[in-house]
Amino acid sequence: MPQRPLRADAARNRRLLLDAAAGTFAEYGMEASIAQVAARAGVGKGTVFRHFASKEYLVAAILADHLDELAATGTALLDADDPTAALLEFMTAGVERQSVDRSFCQATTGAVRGEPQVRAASERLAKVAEALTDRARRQGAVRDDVTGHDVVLLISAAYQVTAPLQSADPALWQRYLALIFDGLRSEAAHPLPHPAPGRDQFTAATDAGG
Amino acid sequence: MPQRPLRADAARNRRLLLDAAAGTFAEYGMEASIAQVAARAGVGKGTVFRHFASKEYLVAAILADHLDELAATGTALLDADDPTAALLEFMTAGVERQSVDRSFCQATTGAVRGEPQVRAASERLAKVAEALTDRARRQGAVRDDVTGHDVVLLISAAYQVTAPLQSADPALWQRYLALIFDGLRSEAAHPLPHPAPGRDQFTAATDAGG
DNA sequence: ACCTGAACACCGTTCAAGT
DNA sequence: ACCTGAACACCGTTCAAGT
Repeated sequence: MPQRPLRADAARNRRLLLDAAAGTFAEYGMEASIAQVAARAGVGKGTVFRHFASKEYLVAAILADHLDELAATGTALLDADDPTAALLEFMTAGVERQSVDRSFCQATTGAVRGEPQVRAASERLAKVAEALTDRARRQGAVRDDVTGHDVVLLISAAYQVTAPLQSADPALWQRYLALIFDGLRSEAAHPLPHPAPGRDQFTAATDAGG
Repeated sequence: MPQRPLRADAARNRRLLLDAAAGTFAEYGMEASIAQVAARAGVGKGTVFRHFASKEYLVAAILADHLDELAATGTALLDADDPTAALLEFMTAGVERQSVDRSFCQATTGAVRGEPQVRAASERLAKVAEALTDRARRQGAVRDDVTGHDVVLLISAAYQVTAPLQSADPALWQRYLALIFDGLRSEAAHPLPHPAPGRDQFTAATDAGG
């Protein structure tokens, strides 16, 4: 469903907008204005809304890109020597990515996550996370009841804890990622009171027709 | 520094505003308008800004109240029979509180947390958390290197992970709270790569003069 | 088919006029 | 000393006019 291909100038503007928006939002967070983004891209404000239904959708498109980049990082780690270290490294990359992007954190929280684009990217990311988790699990280091979706969600958690203290201590997230990671280890595993979210949770509330 | 006491009508309006705002923001989140809050309180829009420097400060005042309520809950748990269960119950109460208040989560993330009022309440809450943690630690269930501040921050984390999936599965936070709590147990404790935040982190960037 | 910027609606914040 | 609502500035979004 990639419609028909965009006209050359439209495709170019779309790319310019995505790049400008990613830079602007990373620096100023989601409270940066559309006018600011349009100016940085060198297009009129109206063009933003021709390409993206709303500011939220624009953020969603960028978030989806970021998630796919992280998925690529994860895929590369699939043939690392130490599976457990690889899983930790994957999560570290994810948290680090957020720590240099003010909008990443805001977007992960917001309603944006409900957009099909973002859900699809989340799904791809969760698959990679699942593969990484599986390898670490086979090594005996990671508990049985943890899924790829869990890992993806906990990556957000590790950063969001420290977001408000970020300016005071930019590396604080390392502490909480380590604490959370210890919760994934088999040594401390206590039964979980609630089932993991599944494909359905991420895909819910859409696709009425088949 | 509670200035001189407010005039009777002003004190009454302030209370009406806090109540109206807490209700409105809990239901609609921080994107509810000031006009909406003022109408619910039965005062003019201008009155809101006479009492609170900005919308953010209003949210901060409410957040501080919520934190103090949670601190009270924690204090009550200090003489529970099972210290470890008490710590978990404390954290559960905190996450549950957020899950029924749309603005709580947003406020915890935002710059609001930097306000002196909120920092002071956080500090009080961290002290209670520290006492609860200490009891559980003496029982041998909780690792040595975890502080009250850690516990407070992880309470936010546990909920924020699931905020975007809240509508799909409102009880999902229970899973992540359990996972995170397992990370606090002594069984899985691996050395943490970064020191805990201290009083200074929460109090930073203010009080130039004494 | 796409771009543009003027126009619109909405909202946080200010302030002159009231009590 | 405090309240009020009209006025202001800003911003997301729309759309008629252009190419």
